[in-house]
Amino acid sequence: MQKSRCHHSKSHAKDVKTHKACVSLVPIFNHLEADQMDEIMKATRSISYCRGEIIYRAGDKSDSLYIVSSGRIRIYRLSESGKEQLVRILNPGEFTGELALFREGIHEAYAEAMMDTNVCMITRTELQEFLMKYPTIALKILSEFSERLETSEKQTTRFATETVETRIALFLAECVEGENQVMEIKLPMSKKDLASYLGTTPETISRKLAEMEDKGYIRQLPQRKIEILDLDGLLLL
Amino acid sequence: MQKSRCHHSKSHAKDVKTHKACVSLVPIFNHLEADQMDEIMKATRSISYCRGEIIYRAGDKSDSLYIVSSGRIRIYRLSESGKEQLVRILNPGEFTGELALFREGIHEAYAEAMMDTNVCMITRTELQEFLMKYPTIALKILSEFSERLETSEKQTTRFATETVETRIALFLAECVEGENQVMEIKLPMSKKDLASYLGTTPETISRKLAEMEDKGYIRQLPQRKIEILDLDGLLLL
DNA sequence: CGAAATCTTGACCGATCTCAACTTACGTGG
DNA sequence: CCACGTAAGTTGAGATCGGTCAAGATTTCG
Repeated sequence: MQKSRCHHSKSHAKDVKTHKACVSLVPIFNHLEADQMDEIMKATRSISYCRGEIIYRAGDKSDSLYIVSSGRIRIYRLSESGKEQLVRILNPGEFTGELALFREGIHEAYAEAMMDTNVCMITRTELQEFLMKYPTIALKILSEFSERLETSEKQTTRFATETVETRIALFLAECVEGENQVMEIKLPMSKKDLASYLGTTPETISRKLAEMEDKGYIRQLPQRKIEILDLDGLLLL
Repeated sequence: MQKSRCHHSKSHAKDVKTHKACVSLVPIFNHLEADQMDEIMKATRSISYCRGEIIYRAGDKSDSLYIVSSGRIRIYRLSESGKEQLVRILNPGEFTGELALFREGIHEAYAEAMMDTNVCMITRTELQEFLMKYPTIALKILSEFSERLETSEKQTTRFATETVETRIALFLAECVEGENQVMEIKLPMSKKDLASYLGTTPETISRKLAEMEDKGYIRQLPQRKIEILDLDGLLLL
């Protein structure tokens, strides 16, 4: 799967600006005082991965939190019978590795750089020290976890109860929401990945989107862009 | 849905023994010193619900953690299109309400007493005070959340990639695991609920179990008991 | 610019849902 | 503690959603 061996730059104090930019992006840290932030940044080291490289795989021991400072990371799982499902895509400022920080210390998922990517890492031990020292960070992480748990359970319920068509419609709806009045969205991933994310196949995605277009609910534009013409229509499919 | 109005016993210091038994059952608290435990119990109050009663519903404001001291609670969600999915069943010592404690403060799920049930409650404010005071509790909760998130994401992946048959087999496998050598399990819920939990219908559950029995993988006994005859056979269905 | 990956469309098939009728189990109240 | 009524479970027949395989068109990236 992974394409080329590429040299990691394991720099410890190489580019402090990058670390700062990165760490301060992260919601769980951005409420801290400047000096606390500095303290955290010192505990951080950065690593680069190139497109296609695996950052960790299921079964790997885990002892660090990874924060994306640039690039994108695909998080996916393999089911018991070996099929792949895309769990989420991490953009700069988002983090992963958190699950293993408080549990077994073993990853259950795979993380793969979708393009050349730089991450900041904090080890479990260091992070837990910060948590004990600044309990508000723990509250932030709890809040972040709740959010993610909520999302995950909602997703589970959708898989359990909704048709593929509805799942696609709900996905599109979530893409537009936030974008005020803008009824044009850019799919954040390939249709292949979208299929994996939504628990279906690329063929079905193609067909359903074509169907939605026929019915006049959406219009597909070049470059993964989609114009939503009738959101309500979509949602009561 | 709910059957009979029944009086809640909102006792504040009524039955301290019950509270203690209940609170000390909970993994997130059971590492505490006796005096800290007392402190928490004082912040607790207990409420009784009778069979079928709704404890909270989606949209309700939430400001408490509920710990089951006796009875059972069904947690379920309604999808966007109104279909119900069983998320989990809480037994004594387990808790719910945690999601809303660190987020919006609005429940996204429904909680219903499956039988006469008694819960201990702690308000958000009180809990957060304990968290700031005893950061190890936060670590415990983080650990619990990680666990649940892991479970939820695994579940999502199964829905996304496995057939109903495999999902049932995996469910049975998880029921036996832990039970050393004992190849007989008792389904923890009705087949109707199991269907809802696994994202299928009671009819399909019936048929698949019958099929597994035909093939000699399991044997269905009275009272929701199932004997697993060939676990490996089941799992490579 | 060209190879490789993604995407599209068609034909076909199978897993699972729906609806319906019937049987069984269980909680409630007398 | 038993009987009754309601809820749960079973089984069949039919319909359908969505997956698979295959071939071809299009895009992407080195």
